[in-house]
Amino acid sequence: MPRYWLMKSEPSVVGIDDVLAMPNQTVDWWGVRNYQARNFMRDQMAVGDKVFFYHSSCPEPGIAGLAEVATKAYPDRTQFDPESHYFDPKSTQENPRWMNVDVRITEKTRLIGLAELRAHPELENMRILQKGNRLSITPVDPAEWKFITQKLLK
DNA sequence: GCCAACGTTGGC
DNA sequence: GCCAACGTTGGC
Repeated sequence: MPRYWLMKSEPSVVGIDDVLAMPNQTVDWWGVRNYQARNFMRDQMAVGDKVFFYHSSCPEPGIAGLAEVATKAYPDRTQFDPESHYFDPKSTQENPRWMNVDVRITEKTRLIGLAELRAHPELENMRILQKGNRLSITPVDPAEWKFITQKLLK
């Protein structure tokens, strides 16, 4: 059984249209520097897991498309790049600290904004809707996935 | 730009 | 190992 996830990206950095323009509509999910989010990618994600592609820190935050996990986790390239904002001097090739998977967009959807998500009691437990939520990668309940893809997107 | 929430750091 | 200070996130 695939798992379900929500992954946040800032459209000013990498938005869904940017990914659609990439080869195979696939992007490496570089830049995660939170251990919990890293652990989800490293320990729990499997190829074929389903993903909500979420736009954050932008005028219209919300779910922008559907995607899937395309690779297992491997070392994040930006941790080794001294020019990168995400460079980590404590990380080595032998012992990398940060990992990421590749994510492939399967469908660009209409934007489902936060207000709409909040309007449905079926979704009230979603991590993204909780006060103080900051985690950039969160698990999604199968029932929540089903509700959004089968009810809101039809 | 504000600010609440929360993760990380580092002195002890 | 505690915890205060600090930095970051992200909606508004």
